[in-house]
Amino acid sequence: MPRTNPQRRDALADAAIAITALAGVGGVTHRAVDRAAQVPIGTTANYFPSRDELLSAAARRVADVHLAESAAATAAGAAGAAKQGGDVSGHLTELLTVSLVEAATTQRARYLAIYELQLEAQRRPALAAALARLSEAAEAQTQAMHLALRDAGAPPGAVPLLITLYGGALFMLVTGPGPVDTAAVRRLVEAMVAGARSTG
Amino acid sequence: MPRTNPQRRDALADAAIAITALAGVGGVTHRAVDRAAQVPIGTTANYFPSRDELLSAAARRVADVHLAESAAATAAGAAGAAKQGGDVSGHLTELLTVSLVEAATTQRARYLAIYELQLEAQRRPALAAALARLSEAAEAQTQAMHLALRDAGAPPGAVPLLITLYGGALFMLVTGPGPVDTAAVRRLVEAMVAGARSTG
DNA sequence: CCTATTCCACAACGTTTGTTGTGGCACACA
DNA sequence: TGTGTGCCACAACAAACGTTGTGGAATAGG
Repeated sequence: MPRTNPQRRDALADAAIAITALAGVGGVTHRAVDRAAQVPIGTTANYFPSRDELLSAAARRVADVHLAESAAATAAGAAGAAKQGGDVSGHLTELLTVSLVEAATTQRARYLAIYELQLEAQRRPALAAALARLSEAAEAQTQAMHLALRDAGAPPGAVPLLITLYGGALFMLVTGPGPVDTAAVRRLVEAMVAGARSTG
Repeated sequence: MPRTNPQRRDALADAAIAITALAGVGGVTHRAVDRAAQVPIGTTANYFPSRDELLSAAARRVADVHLAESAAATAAGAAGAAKQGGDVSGHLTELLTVSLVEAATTQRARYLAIYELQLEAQRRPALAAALARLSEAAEAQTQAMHLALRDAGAPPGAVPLLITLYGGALFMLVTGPGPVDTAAVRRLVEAMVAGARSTG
């Protein structure tokens, strides 16, 4: 039976996420998590008896944290949009640009972990299920996108299209070489928004 | 000292690629490659004494194969464009659409392997160097893009931008859930091309 | 036919892995 | 104070890992 100290569970899952970003999914072992979390060897194995549960726990944890943070960011963005008034399309561009740059710099480690887990999920159904919650986060965050694009006269299919473009650009920026240039990202976002709006 | 039978080397590297796509980078071990290639245990360890060399060999091999195939595809595409005459932009859209659908269906396993290797390359410099040759392939294949976009009056920065969008969309299609819909991919490509052309 | 070099199959090493079992600590309840 | 009832630290196991070394087969040159 899995143990149920919630704080310990989260701390161990956080350590597993850090290892995933640093050493890849292959580096996530019970003992490695024990060492990273500075707990006695055997602790992680008690909380997550199998490796499948360990990786799924890391996925759930990363989804939880990401959901919480992105909800806060979306609220802040919505507040900024309401204060700014017009130019919804321009504001959307700025929102996506900031979001991409942040993801590729400040939160790069987290996204690397997510991509590692996503690839591993191709052959671990439990992991895939745990990781599916991240899609909900994306949909919640794109509520603002819906409104902005509709006000800008974009066709209804534009939002999922823009989400795909955004997700792809995110991967390229996070895994690509070299530093991230904000101006280049803005041009990229402008092209994405313009392309999504042009869809008929 | 590494052994030098070229055919054996390629066959072992091909087996390593297949394992990477099927079981992930973590599944690529000397013994696993031996089993997959149906050679006596120890053979792979003789050809690639360390794991770093084994993974790098897989990366070089996948780059070689991809380079050869994409060169052939580009030649065929260029021939089609010359025969078709006008409507370079429409032809570019069709070219990218076919390329994306093929990548996400027929060649899905290869791209999964490439993404696995790309993430592992974040912490293996030798792998990163071996994988860098894939960028050359991308540049060679986009020679047609340059011409088509220039003829369509796009700004000079449009090509790298389109490459980024294309690469990102590729990842989303390959790793995403569900089957690939050609019509949806075409809409995606149309948005990408339109967005790239709109850049100023 | 003899020799030397190249190539390969296999054994062996110490280490690390996933997983399970066991014993003891601490705290709640009577 | 006595007694359970979670919770956890640790030991132990077989299996698989990366890596290195060794002996033999095959082949080419003289």
